[in-house]
Amino acid sequence: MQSYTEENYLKVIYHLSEISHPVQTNAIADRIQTKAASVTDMIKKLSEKELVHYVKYQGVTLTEKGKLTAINIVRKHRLWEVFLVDKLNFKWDEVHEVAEELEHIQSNLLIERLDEFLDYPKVDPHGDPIPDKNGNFAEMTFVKLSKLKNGDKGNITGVSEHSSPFLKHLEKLGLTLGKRVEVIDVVEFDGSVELLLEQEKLNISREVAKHILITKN
Amino acid sequence: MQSYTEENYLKVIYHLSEISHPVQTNAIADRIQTKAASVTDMIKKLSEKELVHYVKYQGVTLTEKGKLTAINIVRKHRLWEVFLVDKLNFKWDEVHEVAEELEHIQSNLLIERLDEFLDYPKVDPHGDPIPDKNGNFAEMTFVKLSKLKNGDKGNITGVSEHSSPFLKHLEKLGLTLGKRVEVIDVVEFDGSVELLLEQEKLNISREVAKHILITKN
DNA sequence: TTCTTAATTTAGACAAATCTAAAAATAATT
DNA sequence: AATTATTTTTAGATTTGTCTAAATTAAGAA
Ligand SMILES: [Mn+2]
Ligand SMILES: [Mn+2]
Ligand SMILES: [Mn+2]
Ligand SMILES: [Mn+2]
Repeated sequence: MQSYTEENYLKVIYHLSEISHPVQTNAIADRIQTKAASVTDMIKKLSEKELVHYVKYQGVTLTEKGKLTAINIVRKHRLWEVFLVDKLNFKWDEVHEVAEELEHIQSNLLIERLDEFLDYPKVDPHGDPIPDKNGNFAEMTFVKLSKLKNGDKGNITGVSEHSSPFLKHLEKLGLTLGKRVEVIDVVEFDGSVELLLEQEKLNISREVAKHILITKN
Repeated sequence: MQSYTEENYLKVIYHLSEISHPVQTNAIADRIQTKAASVTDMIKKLSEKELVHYVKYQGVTLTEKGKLTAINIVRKHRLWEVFLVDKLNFKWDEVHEVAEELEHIQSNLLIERLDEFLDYPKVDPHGDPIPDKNGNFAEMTFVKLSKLKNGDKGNITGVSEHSSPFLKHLEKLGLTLGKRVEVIDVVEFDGSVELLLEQEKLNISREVAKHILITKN
C-alpha cells in the first residue's frame, strides 16, 4: 500500500515516461510543484520499495510493479472523470481537480462496481484511454490536427491539453469529442487551420490545432 | 481548510458530543485509535483554529464553526453511503469504510450534484439522517426495540450499531430498514424479544434488540 | 581539454501527526 | 483529610514529506 504522495509521484513518473527515458528529477519537480531535493528523497524511497529503478544523476524508470500501480491510479482517475461527466453533469473542464482526489480512494470493489455502473467506458471525457483492471489499454490511433493536410477529414477523439481555459475554448467553438471536421486550408503565414465543422467554416490557431487529436477516416 | 486528520477529529468529537459534555480526551483517543497524548496535541491545534472550545483537564466542545464543519463531513459520509448502496449495489455492511475515505473529498459542487443525483435522500442506509447543505437535520423520532412492550408495533427505521457482523446478522434475519415488526413477548429470563415479522415468529437477543431503532405506529 | 553552467544530490532543518515515559491534575476511596 | 487511582498533560523522540543552502556530478562551450 502506498501513501497518497507516493501514488502521485508514481503517476507523474508514469506520464513523464512517455516523453523521456529515464525520467529526470527536475521534470518530476516541475510537475509535482516541489523542489528537486524533495524529489530525490522520494525517489530513494520508491527505489527502496522497488517501485522504480534509480540511477544516481541519471533518473528513474518504473519497475513492472511501479508501472502497474501507476496504471491503476490512471484507471481510477479516468473512471471518476467519466462518472463526473456522465452521471453528475460536470463539464469536461471541471473534472480533473476532483479526480485528482478521488483517484486515491482505496477500494477494489468500489472501482470495479463503478466501472460496471458506467458500462465499462473505453475512454475518459478527454479521449484518454481507460486501462482495464489488468492494466491493458485499447490501442488508440490519433494524429494531431496540426499535422493534417488540406482535404483531410476525421473525428475529434482526444485532446492533449487538459487545462480549463483550453477546454472551455474548444467547447465554445463547438470542437468537442466525436465531432467531424475537415481541413480546408492550412494558412502558410501563421500555420492556423481553416476547417469545416458541421457545414460551418472555422479558423483555429496552430497552437490550438496542436492539442486536438483526430482519428482520420 | 482542514487536514484529513483534523476532519476526523472534528467528526469524532461531534459524535461523542451526543453522549457527554464536554468530550474527554480518552474518549476521543479510543475512537480514533490513538493515544491520549496525541489527542491533547490535536485538541490544542483545533482550539487555536477556534474549531473547539478547550478547558485543560476538562475536555472539549465544538464551537459553532467546528460543529458546522463536522456536520458537513457527516453529510458527505452519509451521501456517499447512499450512493454506494443505491447506485453501486453495495450491501449496508460494506459502505462505512469506503465512506470514511470519500467523506474527505473537497468539492462543494461534487457533493451538491451527488445529492441531486441521489434525489436528495433524507436518511442513509443505516437510517441515520442526512443534514442538508445548511447543516439542518430532519428530526427523527425512534425508540430502541428493546424498550418496546408486548403488543407494540412499528417499523425498523435505523440501527445504532454499524459493525459488519451486526448488520450481516440483521440481514440474515430479515430485519432490514422499513420492515414492520410487532413485539409478541419480552422474555423475562434473559430480556430476549419474541417478535412477529411478516407473519413469521422470531426471537432476538436483548443485545440485538438494543441496537434496532423503531418508529412506533 | 579546461572552464563554465546546469542538474542533481547531500546536509541540516522544519511542520504535521504520532508515540513512550514521566509529571501534574483531578477524581475516587479509605 | 489523606491516600490511592485515574485521567490528562508535558517533554522529548520519531516518521513522512518538505525546504534552503551547499557540495557534487554531468554536460556544454571555448
Ligand atoms: Mn484528468
Ligand atoms: Mn482525463
Ligand atoms: Mn458510516
Ligand atoms: Mn451510515
